Amino acid sequence: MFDLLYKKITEKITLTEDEFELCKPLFSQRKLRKRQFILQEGDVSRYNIFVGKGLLRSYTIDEKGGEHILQFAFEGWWTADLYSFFTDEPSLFNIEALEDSELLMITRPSWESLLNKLPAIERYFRILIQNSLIATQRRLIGSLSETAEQKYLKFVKAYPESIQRVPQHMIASYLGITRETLSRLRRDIASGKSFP
Amino acid sequence: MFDLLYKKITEKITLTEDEFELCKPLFSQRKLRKRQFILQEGDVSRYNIFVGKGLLRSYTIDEKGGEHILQFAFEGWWTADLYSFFTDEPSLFNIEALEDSELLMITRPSWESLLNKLPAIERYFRILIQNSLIATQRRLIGSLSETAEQKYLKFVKAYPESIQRVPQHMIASYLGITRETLSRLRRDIASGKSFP
DNA sequence: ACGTTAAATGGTCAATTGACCCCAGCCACT
DNA sequence: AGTGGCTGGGGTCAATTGACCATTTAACGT
Repeated sequence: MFDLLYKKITEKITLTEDEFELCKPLFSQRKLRKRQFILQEGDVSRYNIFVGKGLLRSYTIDEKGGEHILQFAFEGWWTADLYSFFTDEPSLFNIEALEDSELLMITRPSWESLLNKLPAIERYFRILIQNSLIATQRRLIGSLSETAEQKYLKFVKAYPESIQRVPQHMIASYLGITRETLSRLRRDIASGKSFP
Repeated sequence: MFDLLYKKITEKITLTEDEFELCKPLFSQRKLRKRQFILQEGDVSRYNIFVGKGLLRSYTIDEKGGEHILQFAFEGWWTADLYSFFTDEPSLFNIEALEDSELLMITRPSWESLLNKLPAIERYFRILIQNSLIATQRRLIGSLSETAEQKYLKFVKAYPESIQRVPQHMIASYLGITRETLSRLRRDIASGKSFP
């Protein structure tokens, strides 16, 4: 699992293996069973979480009980309720395993000590967050301007493995449509009646 | 204008006035008339832009000619097409002045040299981008889960001055609804027929 | 002051989508 | 093997909203 983390970090910054060895003791490891929660709404998000194996989703529940998915975190991805992680305010999000998963987790004090020890890591997280901001902005502007079908096709193209690994009704709630609407638009696509 | 920039930076990090003096020569200044563009879709976003005075909007145009606003940048705010700024790829966004505006602008090479000269600035931008990511995530999950009315009331509460400074039809396109729908829901709110 | 443009309001109509519901197949657990 | 839960598909119906349109009001430029 640390191999994947090292690989992901060195895709973006220069970090020696010796420097990386300094990082390792700051992480705890955790295994999650499918459907197990690592964070629940109302609790504080005490960890920044790296997915070594498996798949997590981060979602809110609205006043009518509907679920709205902010993120699927595949292998190599980070996830947390960032606001809660940095402010110790109660989390808005639940984070749940969609598959048996293995995680690396770092608390905020450890994370800050890491940034002090290795300033290059500050740069790594800035790049990470920056890329996440760009992607989130793109998704937001897409949700304002695209048809549900365009959104679905884009999602499937960006994350082809999600078709096998993520239930359709969760894809629907990531896209902001009901599962019935997604079923209908998949039928239209399959029958050639689509106009994307 | 540099006073406002210094104030904004020192809200987040420690920076001496001597250190700030090192920053100033890296910025160019620009005045914009109302309706003037500082970036057009298809061009490269060569500057990261700080709004000293005035108001900008960042928006895309969809295939039917509809406008979708990603951001209003009030005084003290930064704006750019971040993806384009960092990759030199053509911008997806237009950035236009809603009022006569005064801007501080920094190119990417200057910005990188600034980060090398003053590593604390890397931290400032990470915090800035992090807060922007948190806000964008909140807005995205809101656009999936909230009624248009909830979105409008939240917007007005967060940015009360926008009522005087931003046309209603632009607020509509920031919220992802038509100007007709916004007009109707404002009527319902004013007449007490609303159910937020 | 006047003419033009921009902005806001609001009516009508149709289409899309959510909500509700049912069914069939698959999977996990006992 | 049996049962319950999960997942996906799809029908029906009603409501919300977009699109189109017209009118009024406000702002801007000469």
